[in-house]
Amino acid sequence: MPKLSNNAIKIRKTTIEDAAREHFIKQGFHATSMRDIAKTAEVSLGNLYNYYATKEAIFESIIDSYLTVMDDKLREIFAQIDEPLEPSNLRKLGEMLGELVNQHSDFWLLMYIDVLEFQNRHFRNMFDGLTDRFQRVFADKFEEARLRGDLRTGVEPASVFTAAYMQFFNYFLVEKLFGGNQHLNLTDEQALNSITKIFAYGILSEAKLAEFKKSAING
Amino acid sequence: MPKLSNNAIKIRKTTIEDAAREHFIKQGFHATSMRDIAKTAEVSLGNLYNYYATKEAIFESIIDSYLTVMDDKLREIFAQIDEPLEPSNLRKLGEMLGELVNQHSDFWLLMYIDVLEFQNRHFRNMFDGLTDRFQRVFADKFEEARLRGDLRTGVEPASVFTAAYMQFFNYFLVEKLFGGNQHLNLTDEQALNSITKIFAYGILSEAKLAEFKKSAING
DNA sequence: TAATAAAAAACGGACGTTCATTTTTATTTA
DNA sequence: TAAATAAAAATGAACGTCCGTTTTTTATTA
Repeated sequence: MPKLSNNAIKIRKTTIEDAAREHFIKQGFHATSMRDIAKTAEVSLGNLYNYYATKEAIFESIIDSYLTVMDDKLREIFAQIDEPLEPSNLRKLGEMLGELVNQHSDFWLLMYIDVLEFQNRHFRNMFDGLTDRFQRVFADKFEEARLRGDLRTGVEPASVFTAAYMQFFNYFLVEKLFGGNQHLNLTDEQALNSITKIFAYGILSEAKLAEFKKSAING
Repeated sequence: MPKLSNNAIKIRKTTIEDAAREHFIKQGFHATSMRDIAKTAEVSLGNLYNYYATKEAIFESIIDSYLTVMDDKLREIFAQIDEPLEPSNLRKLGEMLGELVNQHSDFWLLMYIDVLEFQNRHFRNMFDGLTDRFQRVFADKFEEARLRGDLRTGVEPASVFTAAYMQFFNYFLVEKLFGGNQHLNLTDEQALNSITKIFAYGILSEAKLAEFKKSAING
């Protein structure tokens, strides 16, 4: 048998990785056996080793390809945000992050596997420097907003954008993976609106706000 | 040898569970062997089965005792919050949640283990009905704040309190377990202040706010 | 001494990985 | 065009090790 074409190899690897991912996200890495993977992929046990040196290599390959997919997805999302700190855009961000979480919850489960079973070895840079990355993406927009006077004094655009990103993100993760079951007592639509409003103008009434501003916290 | 006293049994079980937890949070459940646990606890392999029927029983016992500890800790925290939606109290909430996360990060790792390796069997109710629980704890305070007119119209006290709780919580979890490394580009102190301010009065300037209020989102 | 705890040995099975063997198929040859 | 070839792919049994758990043996002490 002559050597398989690169494309044929890619197809076989995809089949194997799909099977492996299915088991990993259901049971974790160590509880998944090579026999499980072989059976689901409809491939012999030994043949797995023609494509991967070890079980961990399968895990790493899954993560590598997923990381580039997610990078593209995030880029797509940011491309649709033209005024990152405008309420309607913030809400749209939340909406798109919700779809991202729901459509690719596997990815985040893999991240938890990595934290638990590999001491976060493969996802180490997921959140490190997150604000810097947003700063790089939206530097111009943030500066324009500042010049226009859109923001209250003291507000760090990149930091609050990251905070909003994390809040949306975490909301959908809890709903999808941690049995949240509408943990804010709101529908997803209402939650998006509520979080957007919080970031836009907070929760205090005008009267209470005036009182608060006279008091302490100004770090 | 006569039967051990209940207290002696409790001490031995604690030793075993401490050893088991140490391994579980480092490698996950399935990657931890009974031999690992026995060695760390300085107990023979067979003797483990005089105290626990199975490996999973050790895991469950750890979770059970931790759940009551965390319940107490949270109760302590809420006892110190007399005006849940007041900025200074919100900040104090965040501060205390930060300590909770940092001092008991094991607990949250166990939760991730449960999500991954047990389909969230033991932590199922962690976030489900979270808002309802806060509503029950702070019902009177929320009503008083409403009567005083502290809050903007449309703000659901329990929902926004939960949102703040989740934001603080997630901030410290990312920092502690996911390599956040000051992911908001702020120190913990600054992050607490920033998040508190967002919840108090949002990020928009007065001018921008007026413009926004004329526009769409009012769900 | 009698009951209990602790330790040690043993069990069957499953693990990740290897490897000798068989099957497959694009290319070469007739 | 059809058969032969040869190299690669696929297979599944086998390897040594480790697994969770059970059983047996030994140590401890009221």
